[in-house]
Amino acid sequence: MDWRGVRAEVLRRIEARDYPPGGSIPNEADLAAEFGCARATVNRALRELAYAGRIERRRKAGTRVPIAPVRQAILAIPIIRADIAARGLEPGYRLISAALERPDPATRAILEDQPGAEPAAARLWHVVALHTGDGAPFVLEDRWINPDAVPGLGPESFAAISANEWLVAHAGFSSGRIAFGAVSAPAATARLLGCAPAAPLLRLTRTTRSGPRPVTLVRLSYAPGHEIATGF
Amino acid sequence: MDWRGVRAEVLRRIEARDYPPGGSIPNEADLAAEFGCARATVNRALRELAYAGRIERRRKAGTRVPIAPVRQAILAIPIIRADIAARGLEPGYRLISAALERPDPATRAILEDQPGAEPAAARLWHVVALHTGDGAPFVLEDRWINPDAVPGLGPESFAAISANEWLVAHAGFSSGRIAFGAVSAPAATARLLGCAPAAPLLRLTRTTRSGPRPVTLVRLSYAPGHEIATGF
DNA sequence: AAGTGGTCTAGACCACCTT
DNA sequence: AGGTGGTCTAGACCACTTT
Repeated sequence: MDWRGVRAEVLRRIEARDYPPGGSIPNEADLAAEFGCARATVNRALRELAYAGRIERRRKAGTRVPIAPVRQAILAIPIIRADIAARGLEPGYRLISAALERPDPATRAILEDQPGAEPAAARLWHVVALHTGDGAPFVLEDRWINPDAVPGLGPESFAAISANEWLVAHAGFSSGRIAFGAVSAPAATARLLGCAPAAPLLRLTRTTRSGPRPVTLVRLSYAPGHEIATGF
Repeated sequence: MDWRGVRAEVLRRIEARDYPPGGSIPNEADLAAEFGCARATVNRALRELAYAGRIERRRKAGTRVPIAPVRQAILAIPIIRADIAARGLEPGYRLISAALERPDPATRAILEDQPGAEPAAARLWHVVALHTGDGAPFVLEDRWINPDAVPGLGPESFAAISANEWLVAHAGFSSGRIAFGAVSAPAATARLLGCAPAAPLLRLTRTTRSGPRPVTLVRLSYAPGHEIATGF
């Protein structure tokens, strides 16, 4: 049996309650013997299940079925134009504004909200752009970029292509944070998205850093009704 | 070098643009020789990077650094009471209503929106409950449950504990879908959450099925300002 | 102290895909 | 046709954690 087979069988037993919530699973050696495969194969299968949150593993203590599984939603966050294209729409991009500005304290706080973060520059690039699908507003991108992290960045960078694509192509990045929330559409946002003022919008906030250096903070306000989904 | 070391070094080279976007990475055998480890170790490291979306792997074509990486946000969706407790608040649960009802067509459509799905029962349990943290509204749970999938379910099941906990304890489940969106608080919801009517709320919709059988559809409306976040 | 998962190795075969 | 990643094996040693 290959590791997918082992995974499927163990998952079946979990769902059939042969391995009930709170209960233990046989150790790797026993399962390997039962399935007639190497322990490494069982290890691979159980590692995948643990990664998916279906089992919990601890050395010596063994492997258990969690009573209250922490579900994980793995959301794919594609490049916006690819996201639009994947829905069968023609992607469009319109730059609304791009300027060096002093960020408000809240923005700066979020951007530098990392252990051991370097301070960002005093003035940051503030880029606002609208992404459209077949001409209709899709998502409003409100982005702050730390010029210290991306030398060679200028207004011309945002004219034709998304700042995100420029950054991906020209800047290194490592890690950051993604958060989902809901906001009431401000008047200016509502105008650009073509929706009613105060309409509820799904907002995705993403920070990116390169080592200790803040690179960019982007807030995406999706047109009303938009959902971000995944299987699990 | 162990697999974490290989992963770290390859990631460093990607971020240092030694392996530029769109470029190729040496094959596993070469990397193994360079790092002085077994190919399986390199394979493990590269598999993890591929899982994180940082590289793309194809047989024969080799391994490449994607030009437009599809970021993955791995969101942990814990049991609500654990979520509340993790924030240092005292979890509370108040059942608002529980009854067998005919679902509206939209609800039924979402519940059965699976390839090869069985139809759900004509009447479904409709459970509305409010979760609180230190007495303050935290999230409103609006749930539909297919009685065919959960024999032995009754009003007493929801009195003291969350329907979600009951289901986890008594029903098998396999897979489903999670979606994030934003909604305007209906009057009844606003009253329960103690917010203004039409306030923007983050809403999480989750469907669960057991094989081809729809089990439950739950809509969580979070109190205003709530965010769901993750590192990546 | 002992059991369990975590990882590494060296080799092997295979499936897949590009050329 | 041939190169590349995907996987399996049998064995080994180690790290961690509970007893």
